[in-house]
Amino acid sequence: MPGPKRWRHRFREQVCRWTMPREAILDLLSRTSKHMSPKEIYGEIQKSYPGIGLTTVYRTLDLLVRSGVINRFSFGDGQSRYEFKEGRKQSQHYHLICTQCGRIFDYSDFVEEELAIVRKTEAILAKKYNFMVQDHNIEFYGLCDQCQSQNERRS
Amino acid sequence: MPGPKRWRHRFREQVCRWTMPREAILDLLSRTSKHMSPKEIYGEIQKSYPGIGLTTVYRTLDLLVRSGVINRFSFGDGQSRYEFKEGRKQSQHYHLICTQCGRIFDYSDFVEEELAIVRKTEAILAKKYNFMVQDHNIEFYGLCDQCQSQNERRS
DNA sequence: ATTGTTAATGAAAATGATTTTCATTATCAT
DNA sequence: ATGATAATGAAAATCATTTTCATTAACAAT
Repeated sequence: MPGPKRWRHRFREQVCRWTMPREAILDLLSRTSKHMSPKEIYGEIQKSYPGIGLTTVYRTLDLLVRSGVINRFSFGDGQSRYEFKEGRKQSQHYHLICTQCGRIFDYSDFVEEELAIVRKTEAILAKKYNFMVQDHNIEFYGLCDQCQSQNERRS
Repeated sequence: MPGPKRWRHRFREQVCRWTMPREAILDLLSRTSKHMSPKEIYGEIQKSYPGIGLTTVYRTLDLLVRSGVINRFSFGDGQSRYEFKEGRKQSQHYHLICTQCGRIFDYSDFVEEELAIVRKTEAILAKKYNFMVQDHNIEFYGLCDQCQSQNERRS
């Protein structure tokens, strides 16, 4: 379903109007594989919706997170980053964060095995601590390929 | 080794002087099991070192992170949080974050099994993506015991 | 298609965490 | 005890995010 109201149906339940900025931001996030910050999203959206306010970007991102359509992450670089949440199981993935250049990579190897352990842990946490798990996150910090070779050249 | 220079020896290698604020901050972090923010640390340190500046707290925390003595975390509440890094293997743990009250809990159940999977994943990541893992992080988001019962009472 | 209600927007100001600047102070090698 | 200079603290600057409020636009009712 292409066109300006592509995502509208997802929000029937919500008490809200479906507007151009919302369509534009969700559309952008659904296309990119990057983990964009509000400012990056703002810059990109200018092209399809000039005159949009940064405030609206923030508000829309909040709405989309609350609606469960996107995920918010804090990778420790001082700004939040957002990711479209696919419904498909195969889209399960975790993140590699380069501590030098800040780039973020997705990986989905071993996710099945990791999920098995995670489920097991969740059950224990629920029983032992009475903690109701809603979501989980696994991330690796280190040096990406490029930064490693860059460092070699330098030394 | 108690006393005002308790931690000094850890920094022989670093090109730096060992000062009262540094001692006080590291001492505090080594004692607490909380995951404190700069402002919380600042408030607490006032008691043992009145007149300390918030700036110095920030600078010292940076130093300690760079020195590998403490860990920095972003749990998504808009401020960074710090944790003393124990050397012992048994101190390996991950975090439960309550999405309602923001409290953070440590857990160390299943850590052995999780570490096994993590090691396996690290090996693949190194080979397939040439990503050099330095550190990793696992966290669960959800509702803590207290917030769950609070919600029940309300509804 | 037009209209009225009001949710959503955008600009500017406010907030809050963190960083920078710079004159002063205190550590520690000598 | 002393001097070089690393570390400090106060204030200002920066940067992400939130709030305020007057204006605009979505859409239900006509």
